[in-house]
Formats: sequence, structure tokens, C-alpha cells
Amino acid sequence: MGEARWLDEQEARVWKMYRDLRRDLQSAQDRQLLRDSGLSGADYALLVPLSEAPDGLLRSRELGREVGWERSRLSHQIIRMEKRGLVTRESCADDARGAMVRLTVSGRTAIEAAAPLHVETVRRCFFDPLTSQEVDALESLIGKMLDAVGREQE
Amino acid sequence: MGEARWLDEQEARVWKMYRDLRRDLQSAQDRQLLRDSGLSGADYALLVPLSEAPDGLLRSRELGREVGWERSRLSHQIIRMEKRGLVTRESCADDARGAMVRLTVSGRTAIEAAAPLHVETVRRCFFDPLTSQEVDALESLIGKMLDAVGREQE
DNA sequence: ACCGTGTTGTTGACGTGTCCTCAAAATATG
DNA sequence: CATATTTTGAGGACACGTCAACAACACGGT
Repeated sequence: MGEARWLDEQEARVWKMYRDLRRDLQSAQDRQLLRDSGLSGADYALLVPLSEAPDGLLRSRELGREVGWERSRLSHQIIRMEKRGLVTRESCADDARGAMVRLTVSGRTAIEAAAPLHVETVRRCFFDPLTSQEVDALESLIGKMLDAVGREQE
Repeated sequence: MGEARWLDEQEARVWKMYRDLRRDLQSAQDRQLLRDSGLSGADYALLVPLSEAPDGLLRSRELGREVGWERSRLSHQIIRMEKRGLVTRESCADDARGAMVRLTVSGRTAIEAAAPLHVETVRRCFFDPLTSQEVDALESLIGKMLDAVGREQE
């Protein structure tokens, strides 16, 4: 392998800006969620697809697909949320391996209270500072990077 | 407070794309680092400013400022890295509260081996898919979002 | 029916990140 | 000088994420 291609000045700057945005945006949103609704980011991520499912009921595998998590991570998080009364676990009639996850009344109350405030925060930090043309451009940029990252994992 | 301003179709799509990129890019890079160099992302983040400091020596507070971490997180991580022999802790002559962090020979070897491979991965996932104009646009977009997130935390 | 293979979910170990508290030392204030 | 206040770092408790191992089940072909 030959000489490394280092980042030029602009690239190093943009790369640092991206990492700062990643860190600050995530922490700003997690803190807003916890402060205003008592939910963690992980709670919220699971509550959204559950609240959209019929009867607030989803098979664990499906839920995992919705959020793009590994099975282990999902299992740990569901157990934590069950302890806090946000969801319950039930066995699956169709497939004896499966586990069904059901949103509790308390869980639905929590997500419905949290969602508007959270969306407002996403707006303020992410979309409000951009023009409509800039959102178009951003979509195209992120799409290209997602393709590249996807190829990385093969 | 009135009706919530929900995200429109494009906004929801872009927001999800951003979160996917955040997740996949981070995990791709962390896995590449660990596989090729035996370092975690947290290790790498601290080793970079340490390797650039004179004598590989930095005061803990300065190191925290470089990477933008809280003191507690930094303290935990330094202790873990000391156990693995990447750094050592020394007392600070100027300020008896202070702690100095020094890169070990083994730590310098590790970061110097890891850096070229890591930069190459950043290139493949982040910069190679973009034209030079697109990098310009991205810098401007991220800048605006960083400003907005910064205002959030006041 | 049987066997091999893939899928689904759980579990334990470990590294990581945040919150909170504590103690020591430096610094500001009266 | 004496007393707050702030700064710095350590450390415990807890939530989170990944990995590897495991058990139970589904499904295909024979």
C-alpha cells in the first residue's frame, strides 16, 4: 500500500464539523426528550413504530426491521422498557420462536405527549436553518454517502 | 401552544436518511478501527490530539477541550486506556488539581498504524462520493445546522 | 420422519456515555 | 486574611450498544 491520501484543509474542517454536528445534535435531542417527556432516545425510537402499528402490537423481528437494530440490542431495550411499564411482551401464536411487543396505555400516553415537542426540536435544529433548495441538496448528498457506506459493509 | 408542525414527506425522508447515515457511518468506522488496529473510536479520538501534542503530553482539561467531551467521560476513558497501556497519568506541576496525560510508546505505535487506514475509510465513505462543489455545499449546510444546535443549548 | 441449516430471541460479559456527588485546589470577593 | 465560589478530576450508579454463545423453533431436502 502506497502513501496515504491525507485530508486537505477543507476536508479536515468539514469532517470535524460533521462529527461535531453528530455529537451535539444527538445530545441536544436526547436531553430535550428526557427533560420534557422522561423518555430516552432509544425509548422514543421504539415507541414510534409501535404507536403506528395496529393495536400497538408488533412482532419483535418487525420492530427490529423498522428501526434497523440488531436483535440483541432490541431485546435488551425491550426488557428495560418493560420494567418501566412502556411495553409488554407476549408470545407469538404463528411462530413459537417469536415474541410480540405491545404498547401499554402508559406507553401510548408517553409517546403522544413526547412527539410534538420532539418534532419541534428536530425542526429548530435541522430544517429551519435550511432553505427548501438546501434540503433538496442535502437529500442528494446524504443519499450518495449512504450508498458508499452500504458498499463498505459487504 | 398551537398545532404541531409535523414533518412533510420529504422532511421525514431526509430526517430518516440522516439518522441512518449517522448510525451506519459510525458503526462502519468503529468496526474498521477495531478490526484493523484494535482501537475503539473513543481511543482514536483521544490518541489523535495526544499524538499531535509536544512529547505526547496534554493536560486532561486541554484534552477534553480538544475533543469536546465532559470531564467525567474523559476521566473514565483515560482510566480504561491506561489499563490497556495506551497512556499514562501523571500529576501536574502547575496546578495540583490537574492531571497530565502522556502517550506511551505503545500508544504512539497504535495511532500511527491506525491513522492511514482510518483516513482511507473516511475518504471512501464520506468524501469520495461527493464532488468538490458538493463538499462546499455540505460545509455550508452543516455550518447552519451547527449554529442552530448551538443556540438550542443556551 | 430425519437431519442439516437458517432464523428468532435471550443472556452474560464487557466497553461506553451520562448523571450525580465528592474532594481538593484555585480563584474571586468581602 | 477569611470566606464563598468555581474549577478540576475521580468515582459510583445506571442506561446503552456490541459481541459471542446459546436454545428453541421453522423449513428445506432426502
